[in-house]
Amino acid sequence: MNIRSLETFYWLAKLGNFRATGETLHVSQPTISARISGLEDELGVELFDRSGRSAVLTAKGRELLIYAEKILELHQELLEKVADPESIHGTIRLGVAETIAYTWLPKLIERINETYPAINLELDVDVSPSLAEKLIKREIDIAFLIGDVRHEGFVTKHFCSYSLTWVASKKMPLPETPLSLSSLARIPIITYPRMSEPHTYIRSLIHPVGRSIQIHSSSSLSTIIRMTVDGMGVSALPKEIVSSELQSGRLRELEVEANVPDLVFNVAYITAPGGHIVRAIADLSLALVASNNE
Amino acid sequence: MNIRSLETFYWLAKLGNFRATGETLHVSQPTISARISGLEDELGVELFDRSGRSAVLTAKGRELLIYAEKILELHQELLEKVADPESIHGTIRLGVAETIAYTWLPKLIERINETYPAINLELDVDVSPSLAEKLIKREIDIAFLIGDVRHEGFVTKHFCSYSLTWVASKKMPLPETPLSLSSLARIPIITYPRMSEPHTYIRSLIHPVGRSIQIHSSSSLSTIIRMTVDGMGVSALPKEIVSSELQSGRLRELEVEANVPDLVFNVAYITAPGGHIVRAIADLSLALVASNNE
DNA sequence: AGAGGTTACGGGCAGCGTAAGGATC
DNA sequence: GATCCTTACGCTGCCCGTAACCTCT
Repeated sequence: MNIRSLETFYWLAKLGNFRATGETLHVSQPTISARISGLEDELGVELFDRSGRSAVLTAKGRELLIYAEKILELHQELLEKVADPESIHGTIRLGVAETIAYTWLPKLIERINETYPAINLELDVDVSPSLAEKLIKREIDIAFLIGDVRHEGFVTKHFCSYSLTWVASKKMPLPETPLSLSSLARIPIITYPRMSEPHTYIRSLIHPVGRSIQIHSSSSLSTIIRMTVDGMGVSALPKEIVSSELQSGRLRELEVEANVPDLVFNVAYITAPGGHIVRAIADLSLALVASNNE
Repeated sequence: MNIRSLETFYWLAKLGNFRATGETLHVSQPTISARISGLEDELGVELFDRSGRSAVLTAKGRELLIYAEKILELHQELLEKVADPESIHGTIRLGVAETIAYTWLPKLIERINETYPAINLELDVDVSPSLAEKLIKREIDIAFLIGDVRHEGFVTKHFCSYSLTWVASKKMPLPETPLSLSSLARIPIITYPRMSEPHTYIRSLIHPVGRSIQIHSSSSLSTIIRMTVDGMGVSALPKEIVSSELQSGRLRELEVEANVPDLVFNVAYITAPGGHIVRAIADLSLALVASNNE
């Protein structure tokens, strides 16, 4: 019997689904079948009832789960206590919203590689709602995204916030400064995708003033920047994202009567036995932003 | 990381000797080296200081030992609780004194095979002192022998007792009956080896009476029986051993003025994580004699 | 020289992924 | 038919034992 089998058993017990368990553990679904049936052979006992739609623990399986949880917890604690961080290996899949990819990500990766050189990182840059979905489906291990992941077994912690600044191309003609809300309504606005917080807020902001609002939205931050630089409209973005464009003069800050609320990013991850590396990396990332804010 | 590595680590921590650990776990010594260095590589930490005569735990090693013990205990409990006895497999080495081999052993083996059909039994019939040595050197797992095994980590429990009966060949001429001690002293006595309990007792019994005692000793029970049947002397043996010889008339019981104390057999085994099968088999054997005495 | 551990090497087996084959709704 | 799991199969890599090689007394 090995720890891996017990971990597989644990996840299958939690998820009730061989395929999902395989994805969680980065292995194929038949591998899960093999591991579980291997465990059942070894113990000479049926652990799951596979007759229904999802795999359900048998009585013996429930008994085993108690032990599996204890052993996995001890194993995790053991690794934290006695293992050298440099030798901890494995693959961690990071889900990152584009804004984070533009700002913290390089430093974060550098820091992770310093602390855990044997860890293999897989990146997945996507929009926040997709990241939340993927996290729940266990296709990624940690997500840096906007919004909470309210789901059993997941933890969400505040990561960082960005205040949004209105920016426009230098060549863009503007009626006055500071820009009034009604003037803003007559200019095309480029922003985050529909259903995102900034998009919704901006729409509600302008709605009372003008009827025909022109809002371009893109899920790609670089596209938003490019379109803004090209003078297709104005946009509200974190200053950190467009620092080089502001410095080179390709973009300029606008004063607008109304501010858009901050963009709040959280870090979300699974809490489960075997996930101690995940938690450690989440802690590392939180420590990174904390030290940078000093 | 697997349970096997932790078990290996545990035993090496206890024994401080790679070779002894290998014997305990039925594997070669280089295998122990490989397992331990594998564990050390995995954790990126030195677990043992090999500079001295025996391997000694490092600080990290001592930390690991705490976890290893807990995990192994849980693993053992897990197997007892959820595993089907029929599927428990492994190799158990039984050390058996000849008297037991003649009496309980067939029933015992039958019973073990019924209860744990997947268990592989290795037999070692030897004299009790050798069995005790082998047990301590972990060359066998359970011993059925005369005398205690007083050693840390071992348990000794009473197994069964035999009252010794004086027997002689039918054709053997005897002066009187019941036989007086002084008459007995003039007849050659065949018995257990020097330093064994019966031998010592018989010698002390006869010493005050006659000077030139003739005591033949053999560590082989069948040889003692054979010599007695051939009329080379009388012997004190458990009745159970010579029941067929008594029934066929090749031997007859003697009444002798002095009785020899009972031959007391114990079962001794290791108490350690991973040894739950050993304990279960010891319990099984005790239950067997208990049920037979009802 | 002898006891104790590591390294080297060849062989066997376990474990993996791909792909095909049931079973159940 | 779609979803989900098992079986079949070839492959890789790990783990074991034998044997030779260090190292320290």
